[in-house]
Amino acid sequence: MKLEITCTRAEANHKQLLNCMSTLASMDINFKKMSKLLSIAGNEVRLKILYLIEEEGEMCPCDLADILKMSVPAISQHIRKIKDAGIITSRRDGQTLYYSLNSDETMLFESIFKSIELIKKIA
Amino acid sequence: MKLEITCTRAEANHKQLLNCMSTLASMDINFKKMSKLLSIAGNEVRLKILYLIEEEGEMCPCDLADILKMSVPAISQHIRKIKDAGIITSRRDGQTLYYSLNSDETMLFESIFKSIELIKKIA
DNA sequence: TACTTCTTTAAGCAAATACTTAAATAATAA
DNA sequence: TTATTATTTAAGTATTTGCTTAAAGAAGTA
Repeated sequence: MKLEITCTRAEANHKQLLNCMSTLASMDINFKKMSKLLSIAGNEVRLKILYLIEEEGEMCPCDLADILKMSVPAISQHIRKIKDAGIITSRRDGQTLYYSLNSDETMLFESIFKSIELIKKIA
Repeated sequence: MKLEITCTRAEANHKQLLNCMSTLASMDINFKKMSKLLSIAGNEVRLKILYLIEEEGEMCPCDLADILKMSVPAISQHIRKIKDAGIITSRRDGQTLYYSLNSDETMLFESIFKSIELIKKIA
């Protein structure tokens, strides 16, 4: 790993910078994975979809479209992104597909939803 | 609030749908605010910037550019987004601007970073 | 004053995003 | 089989994003 330190400030603690770099390097995959998850949740529609799925246990695209007053294809494409990120899985019952949270990812989203409801209480 | 329920499935519990809609409506501002926060953190570069600021207490654009091996303007523009979202504030020391987390927003990010480090441990 | 350093801002552009409409699957019912 | 319903996929498009380079502020130094 080649290092190019351009900052010439006297205060710049180069050891600290090198330390930060190696820490980040060792966690690079985690930052990739986490920023991907957060970018999925960082859309108002998708955050609501995730909240509804978490609250209700499972949800179908049709009901989500009704609740969020959006077109079914728009919902379906959001669901696809969430599913591709490995956050939800589907179960088929006849014509209907029910989506639910994967247990691996529930923890983070629960803490996010807790924050949302905290805002609600304070406001 | 006019409701248009297009789903004709026998299983569709309309009372449940109405309930979901009113819950979301009462929390609409929270979803806006939270999805905004998550979209800020949902970028690998910004997530690393936030992590570094949280770990080190404060950070200047110059050092962040060095650590992340990116141009200073690119970093500055990311910082602007984070600052505009009200997540960080700046303190000037001579020519250098030091950015630090606002205490209002630390809780959510701490839980996110805890999740990141958890991934680290498991992996 | 002029010069350097740290930082932000502006303009330009390629890529990604989030919708729309239309078409294609998949399962059920007549 | 045909028709209906739930869902996905594809193509098109306007907007947003994240960088680049160049220019402009802001503060310290000679």
